[in-house]
Amino acid sequence: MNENSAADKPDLGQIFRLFNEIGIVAQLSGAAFEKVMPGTMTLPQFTVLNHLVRLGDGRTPLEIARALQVSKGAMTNTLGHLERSGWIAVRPDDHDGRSKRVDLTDSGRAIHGKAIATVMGEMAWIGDIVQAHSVEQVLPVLETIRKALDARRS
Amino acid sequence: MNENSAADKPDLGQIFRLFNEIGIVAQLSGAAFEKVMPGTMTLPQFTVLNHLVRLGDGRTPLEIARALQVSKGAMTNTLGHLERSGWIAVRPDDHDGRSKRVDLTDSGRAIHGKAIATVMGEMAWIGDIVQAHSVEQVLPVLETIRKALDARRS
DNA sequence: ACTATATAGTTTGATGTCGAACTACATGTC
DNA sequence: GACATGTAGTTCGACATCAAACTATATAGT
Repeated sequence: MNENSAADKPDLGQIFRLFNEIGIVAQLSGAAFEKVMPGTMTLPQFTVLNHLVRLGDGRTPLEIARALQVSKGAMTNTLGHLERSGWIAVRPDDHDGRSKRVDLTDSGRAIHGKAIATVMGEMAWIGDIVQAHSVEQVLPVLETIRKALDARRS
Repeated sequence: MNENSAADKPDLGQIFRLFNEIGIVAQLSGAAFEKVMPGTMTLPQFTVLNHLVRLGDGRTPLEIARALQVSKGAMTNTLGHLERSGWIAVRPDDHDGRSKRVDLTDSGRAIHGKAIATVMGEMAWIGDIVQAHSVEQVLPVLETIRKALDARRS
């Protein structure tokens, strides 16, 4: 499904450059994010908070880890930091003794609101540099690649 | 220069999704890279070797760090690993007592050749998933963003 | 019910990143 | 030439990532 005609296959150098560019942009934007975030909040921590705010809390660590494409160990680490900061509360799952549930605290919702406002504000200048139709062309390509990489991992 | 007309500015949500997608693809592709690389070689280590092979060795650590957009400390760390693996040799700079020069060893060139062959081979399947004209649309957008992020840092 | 297997989460060790403090050397100013 | 400032590289501490080993619990097969 969705096989490419041979005539329009990108050459390997182009693909290499693509991943190279993606890696550098990810690194630079991550660093820029953390510079404007409130207090000690990091990008992974913000990403977890944002996930819980947008899709609802009460999820298990493993669900969050899978949604954000990180390992279980990485999630244990990030949730520990968030809990120590008082932004989330972790409780045992009533129906499964192995599992846990993650809830946002009021403090967590508040800091998320502050963070998202700051991030959106700092992101606005990108709108002066890339056009909407460029973003709309780029996003589906990246989604395709992400899904393929994700599928390939399994 | 290159200012956008207001009519074609992407909304903040789109920009947010863009960076989100870039971050996830970077993470997944980095993990996939390291899984196929020979021995203990990591992606940052490969990136340094690749830089030296393509643009010539004998460069200073700071030049390499700037070219690859990482901090001096990160470069010290990566060069240390490469040197312990015998893939590079570091010598003092004759004309500047503070500085050093980084050369590839024969072993380093050999492992790079092996690594690039493996990586290219493992990357070929992407060509079945994205079309060349998509890549050619995406690359300039990413380059624009990278340059802007880089400029903004200074 | 017992046993084997699968799943949820934690821990560990190696690697990476950053920024800031620190050392050593270079250069420009007076 | 001495001193102030700048630059190259290292070190440190905090955070992140992964994979693999480990614990505890759940479920499935017999």
